[in-house]
Amino acid sequence: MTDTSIRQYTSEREEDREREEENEETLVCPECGGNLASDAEHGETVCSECGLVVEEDEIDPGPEWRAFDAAEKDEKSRVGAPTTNMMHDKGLSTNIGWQDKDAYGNSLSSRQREKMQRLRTWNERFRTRDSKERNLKQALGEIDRMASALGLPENVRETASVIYRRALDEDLLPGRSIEGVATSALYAAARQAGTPRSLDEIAAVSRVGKDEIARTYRYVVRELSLEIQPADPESYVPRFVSDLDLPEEVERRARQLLNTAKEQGVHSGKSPVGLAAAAVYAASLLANEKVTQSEVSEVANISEVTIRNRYHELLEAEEDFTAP
DNA sequence: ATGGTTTTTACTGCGTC
DNA sequence: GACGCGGTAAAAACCAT
Repeated sequence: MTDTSIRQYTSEREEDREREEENEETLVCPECGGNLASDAEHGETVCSECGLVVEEDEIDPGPEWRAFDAAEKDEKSRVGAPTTNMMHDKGLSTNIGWQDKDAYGNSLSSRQREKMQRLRTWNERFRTRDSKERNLKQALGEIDRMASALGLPENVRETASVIYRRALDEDLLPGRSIEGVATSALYAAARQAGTPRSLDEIAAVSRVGKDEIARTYRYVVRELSLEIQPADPESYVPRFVSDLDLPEEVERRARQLLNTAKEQGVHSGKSPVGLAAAAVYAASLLANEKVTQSEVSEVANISEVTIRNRYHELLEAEEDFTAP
C-alpha cells in the first residue's frame, strides 16, 4: 500500500489544512469552527459563534450615500448601483489613430505627438481591462448557471468567482476556454467548501468535456498554487442518504464507519466517493434498511464492484477497531 | 512513455423469492 | 427465471515518475 504516491486521494498533513484555511477564503471560524458572517456596516467579518473578528477594515462596496450639504449631495449622488462582482463594461471602446495627424490632416508638433503616444498607451490599457471585464462577466454567468444546476450554495459561487478572477489576473486564460476555466474554478471551489461534486457531475452541466476540465483544473490549481484537500468521504454521505430516502440513523452509522476507517488509515489512496458509497451501503445493512448495491452505485456513480470491495474493508476496519 | 494502483467491465456461480 | 450478491480476471483509467 503506497501512502504517499497517490496525490488525488491522499491527505495532506493536518497543519497544511489549517494554514490553508487562513489564507484562502475561509467560511469557518479558525477559533471555534462556527460560521462567519460579514458585517458591512462595521467593515468586519466576524464569527457568529464566538465573536472573533477575522477581517477588519474591509472596503464597503456600497455607494457613498452620506452628504453634508446640498453641493456635496449633487456630487455624491452620481452613484449608480454599488459595485459588485458582476460589473462589466458596456462594450464601448475607443481607438486612437496611429497617424500623427490632426483632424485636418496636418502633422502634429513633436509635443503633441508625445502626448498622443501617451494617450494611446493608456487607452490600450483600459481597453484590455475592459475585455477582461467582459470575459469575467461571461464566466461568472456560467459559474452561476452551473452552480444552481448542481444545487451549490452561494458561498461556493463566491469562491469560484474569486478563483476565476485570480486566474484572469495571472493571465492563465490564453489558450484555454473561458468555459473550461470557469468550470474548473467551480469544481475547485466546491471541493474547498466541503461540498464536493464529482468530475462527472460537473461535466454533466458544463459545456466542455470531462478531460478538458480535468486538464485545466490541474493547470489552474498548479499555477495558482491552490491547496485543495482530497475530498472528505463524509461530505458525500448526506447527499447519498437523502437521494436514497434513508433515515438519519444510516447517515450516523455511515459517518461512524468512515471515522474508524480513517483512524485505521484504510482510506488512503482510495476514491472518496467509493468509500462514501460503501459506507452508506454498509450502514444501511447494519440499520436493517433494505438498499441494493446497484441503487447505491446508481446515486454515487460508482461501480458495484468498488462498493463491494470498500465495504468489506470498512467492516474489517470496524472489527479490528472494536476487537483489540 | 512507463509502471504501479485503483476502478470498471464482463462473466460466472450461488441462494432466494 | 429474475434478482441480489459475491468473486475473479482482464481492460481501462489514473497518477507520478
